[in-house]
Amino acid sequence: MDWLLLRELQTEARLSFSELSRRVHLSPPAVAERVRKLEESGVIGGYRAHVDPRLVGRGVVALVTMSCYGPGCVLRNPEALRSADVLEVHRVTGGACCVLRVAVATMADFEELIDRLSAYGTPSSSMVLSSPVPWRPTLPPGG
Amino acid sequence: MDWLLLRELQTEARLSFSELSRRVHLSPPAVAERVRKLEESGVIGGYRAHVDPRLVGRGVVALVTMSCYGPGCVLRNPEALRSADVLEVHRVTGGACCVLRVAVATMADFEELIDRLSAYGTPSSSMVLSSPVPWRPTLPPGG
DNA sequence: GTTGAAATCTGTCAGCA
DNA sequence: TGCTGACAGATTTCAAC
Repeated sequence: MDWLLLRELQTEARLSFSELSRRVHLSPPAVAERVRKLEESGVIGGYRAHVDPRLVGRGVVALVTMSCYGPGCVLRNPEALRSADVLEVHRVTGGACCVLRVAVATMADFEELIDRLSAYGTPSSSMVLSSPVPWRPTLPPGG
Repeated sequence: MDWLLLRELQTEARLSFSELSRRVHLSPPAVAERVRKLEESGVIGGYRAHVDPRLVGRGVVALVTMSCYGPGCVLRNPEALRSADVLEVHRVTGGACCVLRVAVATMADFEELIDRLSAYGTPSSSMVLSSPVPWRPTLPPGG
């Protein structure tokens, strides 16, 4: 049942409890209670409007893989990642330290960003051409 | 002014127009009109509850880089990416064809997924250990 | 963009199955 | 846990400026 709510909220986060209750065939108080618990437990980490970077002047999107270990690592220097150009940072296994998703306005901006990151390690960039699946809801495992 | 709205909605997508109008010091109808246009133009691509995969039985998160070109490419075979385990697909430049963000329950599931993907190309996987910056709002460029 | 008012809808509480 | 019924309050939306 929680999965029904999660599916709806992942797709349409602005739905009211009343509308939700209609869709999952539960009463509004029951929905409110379940959603409250999902938020409290951290299962629901927040509600966000998704903004397309390319339509707001950030037409250059890239995945930047950082190779940097030791004290100079980008992950140990928070100021390195404070830029609004850096949208996500994931620490990963393998030859690299972490992967950054970045979005900037121009290639010149991108060059600058790379220069800044180079102070902490070796960046390796892949430009994002398009996102055939920009996002998909998290469904129950094995379902 | 639209940026003020976008910043609020990216952080708290469930805010009502009234609450938004208070925060940005605009009247509710003006807010409703602006948000409607932002949605219509595609700047706002949707509103989503963010679900933590690790708290819902998908504790294995990874970035999978696919090397596959030609007719067998994963991007030309939609059934390859239809799985609920695949949360994102980004086509990229460089030695690889695309990068997938995936989340599964167990390593055994991950092994299966890799096997399936291998039919279309050569996958190279990095496990996501943690996400120091899981997400950040898109702000105006050069701001 | 703003105001003001009307109609609707929403969230929440208490009581009960 | 979940449902019902009712109430108080907030929200959306429309008109006119």
